[in-house]
Amino acid sequence: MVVKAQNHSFLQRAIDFIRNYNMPKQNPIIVWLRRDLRLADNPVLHVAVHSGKPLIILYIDELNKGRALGGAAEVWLHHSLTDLMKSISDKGGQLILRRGEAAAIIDEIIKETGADEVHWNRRYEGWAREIDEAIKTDLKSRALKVESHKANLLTEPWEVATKTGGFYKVFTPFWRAAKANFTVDSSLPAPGSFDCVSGVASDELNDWKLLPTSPDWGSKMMDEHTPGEAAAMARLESFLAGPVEDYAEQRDRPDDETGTSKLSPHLAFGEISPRQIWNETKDNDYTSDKFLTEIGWREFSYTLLFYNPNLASENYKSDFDKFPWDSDEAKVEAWRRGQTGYPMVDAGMRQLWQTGWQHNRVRMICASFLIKHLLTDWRVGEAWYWDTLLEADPASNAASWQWVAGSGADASPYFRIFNPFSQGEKFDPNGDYVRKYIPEIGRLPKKYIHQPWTAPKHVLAQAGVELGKTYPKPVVNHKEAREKALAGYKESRS
DNA sequence: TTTTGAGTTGTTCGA
DNA sequence: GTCGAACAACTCAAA
Repeated sequence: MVVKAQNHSFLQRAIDFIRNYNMPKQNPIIVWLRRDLRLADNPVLHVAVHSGKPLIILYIDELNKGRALGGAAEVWLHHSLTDLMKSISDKGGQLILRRGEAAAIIDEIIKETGADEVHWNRRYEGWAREIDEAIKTDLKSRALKVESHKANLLTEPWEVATKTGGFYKVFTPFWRAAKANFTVDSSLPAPGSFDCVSGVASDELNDWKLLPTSPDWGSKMMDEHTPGEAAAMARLESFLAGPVEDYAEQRDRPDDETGTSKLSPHLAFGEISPRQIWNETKDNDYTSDKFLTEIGWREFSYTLLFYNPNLASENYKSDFDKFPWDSDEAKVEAWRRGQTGYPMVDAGMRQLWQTGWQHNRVRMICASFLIKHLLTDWRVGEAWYWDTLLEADPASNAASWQWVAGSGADASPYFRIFNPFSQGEKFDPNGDYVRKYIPEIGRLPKKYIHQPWTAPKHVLAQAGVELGKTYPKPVVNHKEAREKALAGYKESRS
């Protein structure tokens, strides 16, 4: 048994030891938290606290199991865990941090403490389900109690099925059936206090080194985001206090970020549950179907991931396996860094790189550009977003990239190729969004801000812009790229 | 089994 | 400047 060095007298330590281990009121219960870093509306915590047993609240960094978190997501995780540790200790408990293989760690803690129950909230990635299933089988074979709980989706993937028993492959009937099917229960309150087993060894979060040091790009990201449960709820409430009413139109305006909820990283780390979002939105008597439909898309993406564990690595539609990708690494790198010469794309990619978040409308423009203008395999883009987005959601990221590529379920038709400058003119009409992230062309009049290459020489000179020097010329010609993409899609279908 | 209607987010062309 | 059609068939879901 590992006991942390503390300033307790020998007697006190002996009393603690006896109280905790020799004559326990009951055997402890292990609560394994994963991407459900919240106290409120958390079924696994609720069940465990109400069992009356002493708790061991555990978070495991599973290291190289599954897909390693991207850099931005690690920053978020650090702050989210910090916040959660504080709120648990404020209520008299402790969050135990461990690093390594989950099965071994859980086993070790069971041996040390005599815990006879393990609970967790379900997760849906293939690799994670395999781990969870193996642990469940093993513990059950040893007559220990194991329970998984529904917490992070409104509908489990197996709860919504077509008449023939399969999963839905088209969003609209999926969401219609899901809504007809489910009753959303009230959100659970946060536990009032925690009675945790003391003396269980825990890592120090700082030793996990989730934060970047030189350069410290992470703290700049945190200027625009506040991880944690309280901040998540505050963001939802401020969104519901106004912006939700104009969501259907305003969500398309990257020049006004208040138009979207920006809940994605909070949701991805489980700082807020879809049920809380659903209930709060309904409670406030808002009828924003459009906003709740986005929760529906998240549900749909998780269903796709559940039934297609390789959603992030394989074309959902296999006829895309023969698509003639023809990308140029230098141009892909220009895309990553926001140097394509198309202001709307560049502003978006710089926003992503600098802030760890990107506006939804811009995600489509940037993804379409990489795939259809640069003829790059969508997996290249998926990997970049996985690394740079704070949220790095395994389902939404993969499903959405496939959607844009046309290889996914219910996907965008292949001939839908976003025009990067007309999208800019439509959704950033004054160029404010572009100017925010591309100051070097900020003095261009709005007439040319989305197409600097069409500006007369004297206009460019007056704005201090020298194309090819202070800001790139377009890396590809829009019309030619579009025709090439259409030809490529045609070819892959023949 | 066959049929029928529907399907997140767009662009371009020509009247 | 505005508007409808074409893009090109295909898959899905339900009757």
